[in-house]
Amino acid sequence: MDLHRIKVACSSCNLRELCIPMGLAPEELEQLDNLIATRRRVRRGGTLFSAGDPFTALYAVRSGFFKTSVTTADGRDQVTGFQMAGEILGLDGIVQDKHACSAIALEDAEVCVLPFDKLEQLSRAFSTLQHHVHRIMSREIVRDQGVMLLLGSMRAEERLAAFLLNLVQRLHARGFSKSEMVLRMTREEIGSYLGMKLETVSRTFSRFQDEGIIEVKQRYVRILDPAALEAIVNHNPAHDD
Amino acid sequence: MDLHRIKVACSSCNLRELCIPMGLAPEELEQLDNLIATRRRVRRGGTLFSAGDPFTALYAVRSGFFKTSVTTADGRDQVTGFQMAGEILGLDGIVQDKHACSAIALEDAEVCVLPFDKLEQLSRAFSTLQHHVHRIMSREIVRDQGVMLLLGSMRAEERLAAFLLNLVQRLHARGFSKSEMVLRMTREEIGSYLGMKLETVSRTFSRFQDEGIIEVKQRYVRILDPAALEAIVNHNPAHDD
DNA sequence: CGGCTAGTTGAGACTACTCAACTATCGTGG
DNA sequence: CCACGATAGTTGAGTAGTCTCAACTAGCCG
Repeated sequence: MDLHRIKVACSSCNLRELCIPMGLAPEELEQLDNLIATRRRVRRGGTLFSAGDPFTALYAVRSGFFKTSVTTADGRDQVTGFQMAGEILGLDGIVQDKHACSAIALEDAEVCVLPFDKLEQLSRAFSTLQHHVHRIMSREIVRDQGVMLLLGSMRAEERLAAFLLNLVQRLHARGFSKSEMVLRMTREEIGSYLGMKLETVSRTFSRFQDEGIIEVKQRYVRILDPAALEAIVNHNPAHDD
Repeated sequence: MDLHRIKVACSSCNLRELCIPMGLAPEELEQLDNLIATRRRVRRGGTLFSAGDPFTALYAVRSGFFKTSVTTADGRDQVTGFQMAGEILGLDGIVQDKHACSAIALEDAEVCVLPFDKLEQLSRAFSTLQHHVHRIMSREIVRDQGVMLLLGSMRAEERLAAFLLNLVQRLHARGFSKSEMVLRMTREEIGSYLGMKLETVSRTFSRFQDEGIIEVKQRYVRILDPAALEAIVNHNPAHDD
Protein backbone atom coordinates (compact mmCIF):
# COMPACT_ATOMS: atom_id res chain seq x y z
CA MET A 1 0.00 0.00 0.00
CA ASP A 2 1.11 3.45 -0.88
CA LEU A 3 1.12 5.59 2.25
CA HIS A 4 2.68 9.01 2.38
CA ARG A 5 3.29 10.74 5.66
CA ILE A 6 3.61 14.07 3.95
CA LYS A 7 1.77 16.64 5.99
CA VAL A 8 -0.94 18.36 4.02
CA ALA A 9 -2.62 21.42 5.36
CA CYS A 10 -6.34 21.67 4.66
CA SER A 11 -5.89 25.35 5.42
CA SER A 12 -3.75 25.76 2.34
CA CYS A 13 -5.41 23.18 0.11
CA ASN A 14 -6.79 24.57 -3.10
CA LEU A 15 -9.85 22.36 -2.70
CA ARG A 16 -10.87 23.90 0.59
CA GLU A 17 -13.93 25.52 -0.95
CA LEU A 18 -15.19 22.18 -2.21
CA CYS A 19 -13.98 19.74 0.40
CA ILE A 20 -14.41 19.27 4.15
CA PRO A 21 -12.86 22.63 5.14
CA MET A 22 -15.71 24.55 3.51
CA GLY A 23 -17.04 27.10 5.96
CA LEU A 24 -14.85 26.21 8.91
CA ALA A 25 -13.22 28.78 11.17
CA PRO A 26 -9.41 29.12 11.17
CA GLU A 27 -9.01 27.33 14.51
CA GLU A 28 -11.19 24.47 13.30
CA LEU A 29 -9.13 24.27 10.15
CA GLU A 30 -6.02 23.97 12.24
CA GLN A 31 -7.51 21.03 14.12
CA LEU A 32 -8.52 19.44 10.85
CA ASP A 33 -4.94 19.73 9.66
CA ASN A 34 -3.92 17.61 12.62
CA LEU A 35 -6.57 15.04 11.84
CA ILE A 36 -5.38 14.36 8.34
CA ALA A 37 -2.20 12.51 9.07
CA THR A 38 -1.73 10.82 5.75
CA ARG A 39 -2.41 10.92 2.11
CA ARG A 40 -2.64 7.89 -0.06
CA ARG A 41 -1.93 7.45 -3.73
CA VAL A 42 -3.92 5.08 -5.87
CA ARG A 43 -2.84 4.17 -9.36
CA ARG A 44 -5.22 4.04 -12.29
CA GLY A 45 -7.13 0.78 -11.92
CA GLY A 46 -6.11 0.49 -8.27
CA THR A 47 -8.48 -0.05 -5.39
CA LEU A 48 -8.95 2.46 -2.58
CA PHE A 49 -11.18 0.05 -0.69
CA SER A 50 -13.23 -3.02 -1.54
CA ALA A 51 -16.65 -4.11 -0.38
CA GLY A 52 -16.14 -5.98 2.88
CA ASP A 53 -12.94 -4.19 3.88
CA PRO A 54 -12.92 -2.95 7.46
CA PHE A 55 -13.99 0.67 7.70
CA THR A 56 -11.54 2.98 9.40
CA ALA A 57 -11.55 6.25 7.53
CA LEU A 58 -13.26 8.53 5.08
CA TYR A 59 -11.32 9.67 2.07
CA ALA A 60 -11.33 13.10 0.46
CA VAL A 61 -10.33 13.00 -3.18
CA ARG A 62 -7.41 15.35 -3.69
CA SER A 63 -6.76 14.58 -7.31
CA GLY A 64 -7.83 11.98 -9.81
CA PHE A 65 -11.11 10.26 -10.42
CA PHE A 66 -12.89 7.30 -8.82
CA LYS A 67 -15.85 5.07 -9.39
CA THR A 68 -17.74 3.26 -6.64
CA SER A 69 -19.62 0.07 -7.33
CA VAL A 70 -21.62 -2.60 -5.57
CA THR A 71 -21.73 -6.25 -6.52
CA THR A 72 -24.45 -8.84 -5.99
CA ALA A 73 -23.98 -12.43 -4.92
CA ASP A 74 -24.49 -13.53 -8.52
CA GLY A 75 -21.75 -11.28 -9.85
CA ARG A 76 -23.85 -8.43 -11.12
CA ASP A 77 -22.16 -5.09 -10.79
CA GLN A 78 -23.61 -1.62 -10.49
CA VAL A 79 -21.58 1.59 -10.58
CA THR A 80 -23.10 3.82 -7.90
CA GLY A 81 -21.12 6.96 -8.52
CA PHE A 82 -18.12 8.78 -9.91
CA GLN A 83 -16.07 10.96 -7.58
CA MET A 84 -13.71 13.79 -8.37
CA ALA A 85 -11.52 16.22 -6.44
CA GLY A 86 -13.06 17.50 -3.22
CA GLU A 87 -15.62 14.71 -2.95
CA ILE A 88 -15.80 12.28 -0.07
CA LEU A 89 -15.60 8.49 -0.28
CA GLY A 90 -16.35 5.81 2.27
CA LEU A 91 -19.57 6.99 3.94
CA ASP A 92 -21.15 3.62 3.19
CA GLY A 93 -18.75 1.92 5.60
CA ILE A 94 -19.92 3.52 8.83
CA VAL A 95 -23.04 1.48 9.46
CA GLN A 96 -21.50 -2.00 9.34
CA ASP A 97 -17.91 -1.08 10.16
CA LYS A 98 -17.05 -2.40 6.76
CA HIS A 99 -17.37 -1.00 3.30
CA ALA A 100 -20.51 -1.81 1.33
CA CYS A 101 -19.07 -0.80 -2.01
CA SER A 102 -15.70 -0.73 -3.73
CA ALA A 103 -13.84 2.39 -4.82
CA ILE A 104 -11.56 2.13 -7.83
CA ALA A 105 -9.39 4.85 -9.32
CA LEU A 106 -10.13 5.60 -12.98
CA GLU A 107 -6.97 7.66 -13.22
CA ASP A 108 -3.96 8.11 -10.95
CA ALA A 109 -5.33 9.64 -7.80
CA GLU A 110 -4.49 10.91 -4.41
CA VAL A 111 -6.76 11.03 -1.37
CA CYS A 112 -6.58 12.53 2.10
CA VAL A 113 -7.19 9.89 4.75
CA LEU A 114 -9.59 11.02 7.48
CA PRO A 115 -9.56 8.52 10.35
CA PHE A 116 -13.21 8.32 11.29
CA ASP A 117 -12.83 7.96 15.04
CA LYS A 118 -10.74 11.12 15.10
CA LEU A 119 -13.24 12.91 12.90
CA GLU A 120 -16.02 12.00 15.33
CA GLN A 121 -13.89 13.16 18.23
CA LEU A 122 -13.21 16.49 16.59
CA SER A 123 -16.90 16.79 15.63
CA ARG A 124 -17.85 16.63 19.28
CA ALA A 125 -15.60 19.58 20.00
CA PHE A 126 -16.57 21.74 17.03
CA SER A 127 -20.23 22.04 16.19
CA THR A 128 -19.47 23.63 12.82
CA LEU A 129 -17.46 20.59 11.83
CA GLN A 130 -20.12 18.29 13.24
CA HIS A 131 -22.81 19.93 11.19
CA HIS A 132 -20.59 19.87 8.16
CA VAL A 133 -20.15 16.11 8.45
CA HIS A 134 -23.91 15.76 8.68
CA ARG A 135 -24.32 17.92 5.61
CA ILE A 136 -21.87 15.80 3.65
CA MET A 137 -23.79 12.64 4.48
CA SER A 138 -27.11 14.29 3.74
CA ARG A 139 -25.75 15.53 0.42
CA GLU A 140 -24.89 11.97 -0.48
CA ILE A 141 -28.44 10.86 0.37
CA VAL A 142 -29.91 13.61 -1.81
CA ARG A 143 -27.54 12.72 -4.63
CA ASP A 144 -28.63 9.10 -4.39
CA GLN A 145 -32.27 10.15 -4.61
CA GLY A 146 -31.41 11.97 -7.81
CA VAL A 147 -29.85 8.82 -9.23
CA MET A 148 -32.98 6.85 -8.29
CA LEU A 149 -35.07 9.41 -10.13
CA LEU A 150 -32.81 9.04 -13.13
CA LEU A 151 -32.84 5.25 -13.09
CA GLY A 152 -36.49 4.92 -12.21
CA SER A 153 -38.14 7.38 -14.50
CA MET A 154 -35.91 8.45 -17.38
CA ARG A 155 -35.27 6.91 -20.75
CA ALA A 156 -31.82 6.31 -22.19
CA GLU A 157 -31.46 9.70 -23.89
CA GLU A 158 -32.57 11.55 -20.81
CA ARG A 159 -30.21 9.61 -18.57
CA LEU A 160 -27.20 10.29 -20.73
CA ALA A 161 -28.09 13.96 -21.12
CA ALA A 162 -28.49 14.34 -17.35
CA PHE A 163 -25.21 12.51 -16.81
CA LEU A 164 -23.27 14.73 -19.18
CA LEU A 165 -24.69 17.93 -17.72
CA ASN A 166 -23.96 16.79 -14.18
CA LEU A 167 -20.41 15.84 -15.05
CA VAL A 168 -19.56 19.01 -16.90
CA GLN A 169 -21.12 21.13 -14.16
CA ARG A 170 -18.98 19.47 -11.51
CA LEU A 171 -15.89 19.85 -13.65
CA HIS A 172 -16.70 23.48 -14.24
CA ALA A 173 -16.96 24.04 -10.46
CA ARG A 174 -13.36 22.80 -10.36
CA GLY A 175 -12.15 25.28 -12.91
CA PHE A 176 -12.46 23.21 -16.07
CA SER A 177 -14.35 24.09 -19.21
CA LYS A 178 -18.10 24.14 -19.05
CA SER A 179 -18.46 22.65 -22.50
CA GLU A 180 -15.59 20.25 -23.00
CA MET A 181 -14.43 17.20 -21.11
CA VAL A 182 -12.50 14.01 -21.34
CA LEU A 183 -14.41 11.12 -19.85
CA ARG A 184 -12.47 9.08 -17.39
CA MET A 185 -14.73 6.04 -17.60
CA THR A 186 -15.58 3.51 -20.30
CA ARG A 187 -18.91 3.20 -22.07
CA GLU A 188 -19.54 0.12 -20.01
CA GLU A 189 -19.02 2.02 -16.74
CA ILE A 190 -21.30 4.80 -17.92
CA GLY A 191 -23.85 2.18 -18.86
CA SER A 192 -23.61 0.46 -15.52
CA TYR A 193 -24.13 3.74 -13.72
CA LEU A 194 -27.06 4.72 -15.93
CA GLY A 195 -28.68 1.32 -16.07
CA MET A 196 -28.11 0.72 -19.75
CA LYS A 197 -25.91 -1.47 -21.93
CA LEU A 198 -22.69 -0.13 -23.38
CA GLU A 199 -24.03 -0.39 -26.92
CA THR A 200 -26.97 1.78 -25.97
CA VAL A 201 -24.62 4.33 -24.44
CA SER A 202 -22.58 4.36 -27.63
CA ARG A 203 -25.64 4.67 -29.87
CA THR A 204 -27.02 7.48 -27.76
CA PHE A 205 -23.74 9.37 -27.98
CA SER A 206 -23.84 8.94 -31.75
CA ARG A 207 -27.45 10.14 -31.93
CA PHE A 208 -26.62 13.27 -29.92
CA GLN A 209 -23.73 13.89 -32.26
CA ASP A 210 -25.89 13.39 -35.36
CA GLU A 211 -28.33 15.90 -33.94
CA GLY A 212 -25.55 18.44 -33.45
CA ILE A 213 -25.98 18.54 -29.69
CA ILE A 214 -22.54 17.26 -28.82
CA GLU A 215 -19.29 16.39 -30.48
CA VAL A 216 -17.88 13.02 -29.43
CA LYS A 217 -14.61 11.42 -30.23
CA GLN A 218 -14.08 8.42 -28.02
CA ARG A 219 -13.59 9.85 -24.53
CA TYR A 220 -13.57 13.44 -25.63
CA VAL A 221 -16.97 15.15 -25.42
CA ARG A 222 -17.84 18.70 -26.31
CA ILE A 223 -21.25 20.09 -25.57
CA LEU A 224 -22.36 22.20 -28.51
CA ASP A 225 -25.93 22.86 -27.45
CA PRO A 226 -26.37 22.75 -23.67
CA ALA A 227 -29.95 24.00 -23.97
CA ALA A 228 -30.83 21.00 -26.10
CA LEU A 229 -29.42 18.67 -23.45
CA GLU A 230 -31.43 20.46 -20.76
CA ALA A 231 -34.52 20.11 -22.91
CA ILE A 232 -33.94 16.37 -23.24
CA VAL A 233 -33.56 15.96 -19.48
CA ASN A 234 -36.69 17.96 -18.75
CA HIS A 235 -38.73 16.30 -21.40
CA ASN A 236 -41.62 14.37 -19.94
CA PRO A 237 -43.30 12.14 -22.53
CA ALA A 238 -46.49 12.17 -20.44
CA HIS A 239 -46.74 15.94 -20.83
CA ASP A 240 -45.77 15.97 -24.45
CA ASP A 241 -47.24 18.43 -26.91
CA MET B 1 -51.04 20.78 12.08
CA ASP B 2 -51.51 18.03 14.53
CA LEU B 3 -49.04 18.50 17.38
CA HIS B 4 -49.24 16.53 20.60
CA ARG B 5 -47.21 17.52 23.59
CA ILE B 6 -47.67 14.12 25.15
CA LYS B 7 -44.41 13.06 26.67
CA VAL B 8 -43.15 9.82 25.21
CA ALA B 9 -40.26 8.00 26.75
CA CYS B 10 -37.83 6.36 24.33
CA SER B 11 -36.73 4.31 27.29
CA SER B 12 -40.11 2.62 27.40
CA CYS B 13 -40.91 2.62 23.70
CA ASN B 14 -41.47 -0.81 22.25
CA LEU B 15 -39.52 0.24 19.17
CA ARG B 16 -36.34 0.95 21.09
CA GLU B 17 -34.55 -2.02 19.53
CA LEU B 18 -35.27 -0.74 16.03
CA CYS B 19 -35.20 3.02 16.43
CA ILE B 20 -32.72 5.62 17.64
CA PRO B 21 -32.41 4.23 21.19
CA MET B 22 -30.76 1.05 19.92
CA GLY B 23 -27.60 0.41 21.90
CA LEU B 24 -27.68 3.54 24.05
CA ALA B 25 -26.85 3.55 27.75
CA PRO B 26 -29.59 4.30 30.29
CA GLU B 27 -28.33 7.82 30.97
CA GLU B 28 -28.20 8.56 27.24
CA LEU B 29 -31.72 7.25 26.88
CA GLU B 30 -32.84 9.61 29.58
CA GLN B 31 -31.35 12.55 27.68
CA LEU B 32 -33.01 11.34 24.50
CA ASP B 33 -36.35 11.32 26.30
CA ASN B 34 -35.86 15.01 26.98
CA LEU B 35 -35.03 15.67 23.35
CA ILE B 36 -38.24 14.25 22.00
CA ALA B 37 -40.65 16.90 23.09
CA THR B 38 -43.45 16.14 20.69
CA ARG B 39 -45.13 13.56 18.64
CA ARG B 40 -47.07 14.28 15.55
CA ARG B 41 -49.97 12.46 13.97
CA VAL B 42 -50.39 12.28 10.23
CA ARG B 43 -53.56 11.01 8.64
CA ARG B 44 -53.61 8.60 5.74
CA GLY B 45 -52.83 10.71 2.67
CA GLY B 46 -51.43 13.49 4.82
CA THR B 47 -48.02 15.09 4.39
CA LEU B 48 -45.31 14.93 7.04
CA PHE B 49 -43.14 17.30 5.04
CA SER B 50 -42.92 18.43 1.45
CA ALA B 51 -39.94 19.06 -0.79
CA GLY B 52 -38.82 22.62 -0.14
CA ASP B 53 -40.16 22.81 3.41
CA PRO B 54 -37.64 24.20 5.92
CA PHE B 55 -35.76 21.45 7.69
CA THR B 56 -35.93 21.51 11.47
CA ALA B 57 -36.22 17.95 12.66
CA LEU B 58 -35.83 14.29 11.92
CA TYR B 59 -38.84 12.05 12.40
CA ALA B 60 -38.90 8.55 13.81
CA VAL B 61 -41.90 6.57 12.65
CA ARG B 62 -43.78 5.31 15.69
CA SER B 63 -46.67 3.75 13.87
CA GLY B 64 -48.08 3.77 10.39
CA PHE B 65 -46.46 3.72 7.00
CA PHE B 66 -44.91 6.41 4.79
CA LYS B 67 -43.62 6.89 1.30
CA THR B 68 -41.00 9.43 0.30
CA SER B 69 -40.86 10.81 -3.21
CA VAL B 70 -38.98 13.35 -5.30
CA THR B 71 -40.45 15.33 -8.15
CA THR B 72 -38.77 16.80 -11.21
CA ALA B 73 -39.40 20.21 -12.69
CA ASP B 74 -41.54 18.62 -15.38
CA GLY B 75 -43.79 16.84 -12.91
CA ARG B 76 -42.26 13.41 -12.96
CA ASP B 77 -42.42 11.69 -9.67
CA GLN B 78 -40.25 8.98 -8.20
CA VAL B 79 -40.97 7.14 -4.97
CA THR B 80 -37.61 6.83 -3.20
CA GLY B 81 -38.65 4.68 -0.28
CA PHE B 82 -41.27 3.26 2.03
CA GLN B 83 -40.81 3.71 5.77
CA MET B 84 -42.34 1.79 8.64
CA ALA B 85 -42.14 1.84 12.44
CA GLY B 86 -38.69 2.56 13.83
CA GLU B 87 -37.35 4.06 10.63
CA ILE B 88 -36.08 7.61 10.32
CA LEU B 89 -37.37 10.26 7.94
CA GLY B 90 -35.95 13.63 6.98
CA LEU B 91 -32.21 12.99 6.57
CA ASP B 92 -32.37 14.54 3.11
CA GLY B 93 -33.15 17.95 4.62
CA ILE B 94 -29.89 18.54 6.45
CA VAL B 95 -27.71 19.58 3.55
CA GLN B 96 -29.83 22.45 2.22
CA ASP B 97 -31.78 23.25 5.36
CA LYS B 98 -34.86 22.27 3.44
CA HIS B 99 -36.36 18.96 2.50
CA ALA B 100 -35.41 17.47 -0.84
CA CYS B 101 -38.27 14.98 -0.91
CA SER B 102 -41.81 14.73 0.37
CA ALA B 103 -43.04 12.26 2.97
CA ILE B 104 -46.65 11.14 2.77
CA ALA B 105 -48.48 8.80 5.12
CA LEU B 106 -49.96 5.74 3.42
CA GLU B 107 -51.93 4.96 6.54
CA ASP B 108 -52.69 6.86 9.73
CA ALA B 109 -49.33 7.38 11.35
CA GLU B 110 -47.56 8.86 14.29
CA VAL B 111 -43.98 10.10 14.41
CA CYS B 112 -41.61 11.26 17.12
CA VAL B 113 -40.23 14.70 16.30
CA LEU B 114 -36.47 14.98 16.85
CA PRO B 115 -35.41 18.63 16.63
CA PHE B 116 -32.15 18.41 14.76
CA ASP B 117 -30.25 21.17 16.53
CA LYS B 118 -30.93 19.46 19.83
CA LEU B 119 -29.95 16.11 18.41
CA GLU B 120 -26.63 17.59 17.29
CA GLN B 121 -26.13 19.14 20.70
CA LEU B 122 -26.79 15.86 22.45
CA SER B 123 -24.53 14.06 19.98
CA ARG B 124 -21.64 16.25 21.01
CA ALA B 125 -22.10 15.16 24.60
CA PHE B 126 -22.63 11.44 23.98
CA SER B 127 -20.31 9.74 21.56
CA THR B 128 -22.52 6.66 21.44
CA LEU B 129 -25.43 8.74 20.24
CA GLN B 130 -23.17 10.60 17.82
CA HIS B 131 -21.96 7.39 16.28
CA HIS B 132 -25.49 6.09 16.16
CA VAL B 133 -26.65 9.11 14.16
CA HIS B 134 -23.78 8.52 11.76
CA ARG B 135 -24.76 4.89 11.44
CA ILE B 136 -28.36 5.81 10.65
CA MET B 137 -27.24 8.14 7.86
CA SER B 138 -24.78 5.60 6.54
CA ARG B 139 -27.48 2.93 6.59
CA GLU B 140 -29.62 5.15 4.41
CA ILE B 141 -26.74 5.57 1.96
CA VAL B 142 -26.23 1.81 1.78
CA ARG B 143 -29.96 1.27 1.33
CA ASP B 144 -29.96 3.76 -1.53
CA GLN B 145 -27.09 1.91 -3.19
CA GLY B 146 -29.20 -1.23 -3.00
CA VAL B 147 -32.06 0.56 -4.74
CA MET B 148 -29.67 1.76 -7.45
CA LEU B 149 -28.55 -1.82 -7.97
CA LEU B 150 -32.16 -2.88 -8.25
CA LEU B 151 -33.12 -0.10 -10.67
CA GLY B 152 -29.94 -0.27 -12.69
CA SER B 153 -29.44 -3.95 -13.20
CA MET B 154 -32.58 -5.95 -12.51
CA ARG B 155 -35.53 -6.86 -14.65
CA ALA B 156 -39.15 -6.40 -13.65
CA GLU B 157 -39.57 -9.85 -12.07
CA GLU B 158 -36.36 -9.53 -10.10
CA ARG B 159 -37.29 -6.07 -8.88
CA LEU B 160 -40.68 -7.13 -7.62
CA ALA B 161 -39.28 -10.27 -6.00
CA ALA B 162 -36.59 -8.25 -4.22
CA PHE B 163 -39.19 -5.71 -3.15
CA LEU B 164 -41.52 -8.32 -1.66
CA LEU B 165 -38.73 -10.08 0.19
CA ASN B 166 -37.41 -6.82 1.59
CA LEU B 167 -40.85 -5.72 2.73
CA VAL B 168 -41.78 -8.99 4.40
CA GLN B 169 -38.39 -9.18 6.09
CA ARG B 170 -38.80 -5.72 7.58
CA LEU B 171 -42.33 -6.52 8.69
CA HIS B 172 -41.13 -9.75 10.25
CA ALA B 173 -38.48 -7.83 12.22
CA ARG B 174 -41.43 -5.90 13.67
CA GLY B 175 -43.25 -9.00 14.79
CA PHE B 176 -45.49 -9.60 11.79
CA SER B 177 -45.75 -12.73 9.72
CA LYS B 178 -42.83 -13.67 7.54
CA SER B 179 -45.06 -14.89 4.74
CA GLU B 180 -48.14 -12.70 4.73
CA MET B 181 -48.65 -8.97 4.37
CA VAL B 182 -51.08 -6.30 3.40
CA LEU B 183 -49.50 -3.78 1.09
CA ARG B 184 -49.99 -0.20 2.12
CA MET B 185 -49.20 1.24 -1.28
CA THR B 186 -50.86 1.14 -4.70
CA ARG B 187 -49.54 -0.67 -7.75
CA GLU B 188 -48.62 2.73 -9.12
CA GLU B 189 -46.52 3.57 -6.06
CA ILE B 190 -44.80 0.19 -6.20
CA GLY B 191 -44.17 0.82 -9.88
CA SER B 192 -42.75 4.26 -9.25
CA TYR B 193 -40.40 2.88 -6.62
CA LEU B 194 -39.30 -0.01 -8.83
CA GLY B 195 -39.07 1.95 -12.05
CA MET B 196 -41.88 0.18 -13.83
CA LYS B 197 -45.43 0.96 -14.92
CA LEU B 198 -48.37 -0.07 -12.78
CA GLU B 199 -49.60 -2.49 -15.45
CA THR B 200 -46.25 -4.25 -15.41
CA VAL B 201 -46.41 -4.50 -11.62
CA SER B 202 -49.87 -6.01 -11.87
CA ARG B 203 -48.88 -8.46 -14.58
CA THR B 204 -45.81 -9.54 -12.64
CA PHE B 205 -47.92 -10.17 -9.55
CA SER B 206 -50.24 -12.29 -11.67
CA ARG B 207 -47.36 -14.22 -13.16
CA PHE B 208 -45.93 -15.00 -9.72
CA GLN B 209 -49.36 -16.17 -8.68
CA ASP B 210 -49.76 -18.36 -11.77
CA GLU B 211 -46.40 -19.92 -10.97
CA GLY B 212 -47.53 -20.70 -7.44
CA ILE B 213 -44.87 -18.48 -5.86
CA ILE B 214 -47.27 -16.09 -4.15
CA GLU B 215 -50.95 -15.65 -3.54
CA VAL B 216 -52.25 -12.17 -4.32
CA LYS B 217 -55.61 -10.67 -3.74
CA GLN B 218 -55.46 -6.94 -4.29
CA ARG B 219 -53.30 -5.61 -1.44
CA TYR B 220 -53.04 -8.91 0.36
CA VAL B 221 -49.93 -10.91 -0.50
CA ARG B 222 -48.87 -14.28 0.81
CA ILE B 223 -45.51 -15.73 -0.04
CA LEU B 224 -45.92 -19.42 -0.76
CA ASP B 225 -42.43 -20.18 -2.01
CA PRO B 226 -39.82 -17.79 -0.55
CA ALA B 227 -36.99 -19.85 -2.07
CA ALA B 228 -38.42 -19.26 -5.54
CA LEU B 229 -38.47 -15.51 -4.91
CA GLU B 230 -34.86 -15.62 -3.70
CA ALA B 231 -33.94 -17.55 -6.82
CA ILE B 232 -35.55 -14.92 -9.02
CA VAL B 233 -33.65 -12.12 -7.27
CA ASN B 234 -30.33 -13.91 -7.56
CA HIS B 235 -30.86 -14.98 -11.11
CA ASN B 236 -28.33 -13.46 -13.44
CA PRO B 237 -29.24 -14.02 -17.09
CA ALA B 238 -25.58 -13.62 -18.03
CA HIS B 239 -24.65 -16.59 -15.85
CA ASP B 240 -27.58 -18.71 -16.82
CA ASP B 241 -27.34 -22.47 -17.02
C1' DC C 1 -76.74 2.35 -4.60
C1' DG C 2 -73.88 5.05 -7.58
C1' DG C 3 -69.66 7.02 -8.61
C1' DC C 4 -64.85 6.71 -8.11
C1' DT C 5 -60.44 4.79 -7.51
C1' DA C 6 -57.62 0.71 -7.81
C1' DG C 7 -56.42 -3.28 -10.12
C1' DT C 8 -56.42 -6.68 -14.07
C1' DT C 9 -55.87 -8.14 -18.67
C1' DG C 10 -55.27 -7.81 -23.79
C1' DA C 11 -53.19 -6.13 -28.22
C1' DG C 12 -49.89 -3.72 -30.48
C1' DA C 13 -45.87 -0.50 -30.48
C1' DC C 14 -41.41 0.78 -29.30
C1' DT C 15 -37.27 1.05 -26.58
C1' DA C 16 -33.41 -1.06 -25.29
C1' DC C 17 -31.09 -5.58 -25.34
C1' DT C 18 -28.49 -9.44 -27.55
C1' DC C 19 -25.42 -11.15 -30.67
C1' DA C 20 -22.21 -10.16 -34.01
C1' DA C 21 -18.96 -7.97 -37.01
C1' DC C 22 -16.05 -4.40 -37.60
C1' DT C 23 -12.96 -0.21 -36.41
C1' DA C 24 -10.06 2.60 -33.44
C1' DT C 25 -6.80 3.24 -29.91
C1' DC C 26 -3.20 2.10 -26.78
C1' DG C 27 0.61 -0.23 -24.85
C1' DT C 28 4.28 -3.54 -25.48
C1' DG C 29 7.82 -6.10 -27.30
C1' DG C 30 10.38 -7.52 -31.36
C1' DC D 1 9.59 2.27 -35.14
C1' DC D 2 6.29 -0.80 -36.53
C1' DA D 3 3.56 -4.87 -35.74
C1' DC D 4 0.73 -7.11 -32.80
C1' DG D 5 -2.61 -8.16 -29.46
C1' DA D 6 -5.74 -6.48 -26.29
C1' DT D 7 -9.10 -3.34 -24.95
C1' DA D 8 -12.52 0.10 -26.11
C1' DG D 9 -15.91 1.82 -29.07
C1' DT D 10 -19.20 1.79 -33.10
C1' DT D 11 -22.72 0.02 -35.88
C1' DG D 12 -26.19 -3.38 -37.77
C1' DA D 13 -30.00 -6.80 -37.52
C1' DG D 14 -33.19 -9.18 -35.08
C1' DT D 15 -35.49 -9.98 -30.58
C1' DA D 16 -37.46 -9.53 -26.04
C1' DG D 17 -39.25 -6.95 -22.37
C1' DT D 18 -41.70 -3.26 -21.05
C1' DC D 19 -44.74 0.49 -22.23
C1' DT D 20 -48.98 2.49 -24.18
C1' DC D 21 -53.62 2.55 -24.94
C1' DA D 22 -57.81 0.54 -23.98
C1' DA D 23 -61.50 -2.08 -22.02
C1' DC D 24 -63.12 -4.25 -18.27
C1' DT D 25 -63.64 -5.80 -13.14
C1' DA D 26 -63.31 -5.24 -8.12
C1' DG D 27 -63.64 -2.78 -4.01
C1' DC D 28 -64.51 1.42 -1.36
C1' DC D 29 -66.78 5.69 0.31
C1' DG D 30 -70.34 8.86 0.67
